Amino acid sequence: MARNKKQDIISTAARLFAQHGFEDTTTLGIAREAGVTEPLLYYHFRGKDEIFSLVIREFFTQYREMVQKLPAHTSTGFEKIANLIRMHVEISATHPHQAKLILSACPAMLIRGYSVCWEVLENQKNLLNEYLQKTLREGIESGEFKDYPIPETVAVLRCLINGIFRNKVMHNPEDAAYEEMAVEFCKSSLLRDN
Amino acid sequence: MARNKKQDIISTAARLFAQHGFEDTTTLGIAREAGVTEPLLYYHFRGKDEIFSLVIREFFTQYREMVQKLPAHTSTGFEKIANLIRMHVEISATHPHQAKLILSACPAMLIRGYSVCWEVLENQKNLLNEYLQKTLREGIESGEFKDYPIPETVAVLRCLINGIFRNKVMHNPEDAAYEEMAVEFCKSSLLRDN
Amino acid sequence: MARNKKQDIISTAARLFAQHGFEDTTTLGIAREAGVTEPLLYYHFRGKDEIFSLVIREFFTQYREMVQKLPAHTSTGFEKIANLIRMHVEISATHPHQAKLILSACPAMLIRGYSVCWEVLENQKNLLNEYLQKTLREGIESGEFKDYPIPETVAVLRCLINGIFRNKVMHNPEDAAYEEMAVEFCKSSLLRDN
Amino acid sequence: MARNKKQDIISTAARLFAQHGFEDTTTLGIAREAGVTEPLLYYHFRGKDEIFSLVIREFFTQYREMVQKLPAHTSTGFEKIANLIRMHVEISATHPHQAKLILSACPAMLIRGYSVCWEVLENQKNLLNEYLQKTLREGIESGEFKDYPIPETVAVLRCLINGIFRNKVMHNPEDAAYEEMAVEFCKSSLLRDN
DNA sequence: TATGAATGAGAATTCATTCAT
DNA sequence: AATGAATGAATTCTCATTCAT
Repeated sequence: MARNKKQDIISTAARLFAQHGFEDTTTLGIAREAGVTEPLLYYHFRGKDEIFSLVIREFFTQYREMVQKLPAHTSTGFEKIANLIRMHVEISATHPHQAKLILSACPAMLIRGYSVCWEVLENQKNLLNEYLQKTLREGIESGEFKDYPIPETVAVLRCLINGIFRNKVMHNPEDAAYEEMAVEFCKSSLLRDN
Repeated sequence: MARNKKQDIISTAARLFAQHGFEDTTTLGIAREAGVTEPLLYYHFRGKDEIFSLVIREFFTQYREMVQKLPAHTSTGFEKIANLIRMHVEISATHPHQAKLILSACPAMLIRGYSVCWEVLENQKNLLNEYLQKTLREGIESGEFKDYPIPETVAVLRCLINGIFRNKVMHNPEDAAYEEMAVEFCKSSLLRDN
Repeated sequence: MARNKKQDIISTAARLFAQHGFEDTTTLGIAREAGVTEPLLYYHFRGKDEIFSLVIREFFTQYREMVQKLPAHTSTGFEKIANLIRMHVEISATHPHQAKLILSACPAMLIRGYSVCWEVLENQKNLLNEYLQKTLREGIESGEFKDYPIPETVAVLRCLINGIFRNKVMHNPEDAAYEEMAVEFCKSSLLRDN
Repeated sequence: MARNKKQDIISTAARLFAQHGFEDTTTLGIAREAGVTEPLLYYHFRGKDEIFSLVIREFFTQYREMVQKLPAHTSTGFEKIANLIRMHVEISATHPHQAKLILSACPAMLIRGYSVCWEVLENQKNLLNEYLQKTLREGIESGEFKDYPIPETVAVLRCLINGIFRNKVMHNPEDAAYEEMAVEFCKSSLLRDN
């Protein structure tokens, strides 16, 4: 635990930012919970902002890896899209803090002109765009998907996925498993024959 | 301009909260921009929190009215859903501040246990749920829509609409009009014959 | 109740000052509880200070009347001193608020150089001095009391009475009726034969 | 002077609280007079309240020590009571500030439900009670004192002592040395043979 | 690498008091 | 006699950040 204090600080900050947001997480709070003193924060990092940036980037890195680890070869092209949807639902359950951080703290910082957040949001957009573009292109070429215009369809799918992600994370997940309905919904639209 | 100072305060606060978020909007800032002195805020309102609540609620009231003013009688049932989608895209263009406020400041406050925000988010959910439920039920009964399970379909549509709304508001609206694609997408899924 | 608003203000202020002290009683609080608006306070009085002065003086007037109404003719001279002691114990029970005001709020204001309080405390001192001086002088002349030096004895008796008064008012009156012991105590000291 | 800033703050606060009371002593005032900046108060203490508590408790500790240092062995039992009376007169001369603080600021805070003050007042009561109880019991057993009921006599003596203490502290000590009269007064009452 | 002490800059809030009517 | 609206002047407290060691 006391091995790497620098990492301790980041982990603690990550948790606190996720639990209380940026403003309500104080440098003193981070220091205390990490078992260090405040000046050490300033020895290791340039300031609160930098810590926040690092935390955000770390989370995004994990997120990107999850997306990139999705199976590249599936029985059908549509399965890839279904996987993407299911993955987001899963993250909302397994990484609620991180998800909340990106979905709540990030937009709040965006409004204040925080470049890291803008950057992360942009990256997430691009990441999904690439994944979806490739999948759609291949599916259309193979005749599996209808011949929808790709950029627009990608945008729609992205909105849907992000919408589901946010809904799962922010709302108490009372409204039961509608994710398979989402999968079905996309299938109806995308597949040529159904 | 100096007619009703109370309203001036609310309007100014609304703008500032939307532009800079809750934390970065100071009571002094609101007062200055509204052309009044700080203590007047405390004469008219209980504090910063109350002002924020009022602003949020006011915006939500406008939003609800817009949804409720959507035409109740349309040529097809699906048209109602298309209208709902288009309405959100429109709001993102005509009321960017308000939209940003609800989409950014609200989630940020949620994380801090702010009941107004929770309340508004819940209300928005219920508002859309009602609208969509009714539309779907009628469409299914009339045979226009496929016989999807209503609660799940409602949830999916809500996520899609919110996703589009957020995407339009938060991202620079570079990626052109994909909203008609979204309409098309829903049509493909929902309509029995297409 | 709404007959004489000016008097309502004083009564309300009296109660609030006694309950919460000078600082924690706000002009708005007085106005609200008296069922009037703040500016009316300033129409009738010069300010919070004046109200406080009036209240204090009113209470002291009542107090003086009580002292002056003590029976002038008693079987023995000592009885007058016993009466004075008992009267203070009685006030502490019948007028706890007023007593608290004079014993708590007044000293607190004294420290801040408040002339009314100084005045009232001085007056109370003189009032008791006169009463005791006269009683002692007569008792000594008649041979009932020992030939103690009057000013010093007066001072001691005054301290004792005020001490009892304060103790009764401020402490929860758990420690039972020691007042008759006080009477006995004085009797032992003062009376020539016992 | 600038050696131990924490102690400087307490000393300064003590003086200011005694001179101007709780409300009229501001944190900024304390800081300025102590030659430090305001936030330092909040680094060392939790807030104004805590500083006040510490000051009050520190004074009471001194007071208790003085009482406890009174000679345990005296030629007569009554001498102990005389010592207690004289000690209070002495304190009023040597520690006017501290005495004023406990006699003025404390009651004022009591009315506002300040537990420290209640605690200190209660402790002072118990301290005197113990001292007086022991002295009286021994004196009665040895036949030096009359066989008065102890609790009541203790209460009376306590009231007298506190009354003298307060009178000495609050009033300009014009009325000369009546303390020996008080001693005499008690002696007359308490001693079996005089 | 680490810290105890310290601070500049502000933030929200309160309150006695006044002005215009 | 009465008030709704308004304010000047404080006041307590917080926080990111730095300095000396």
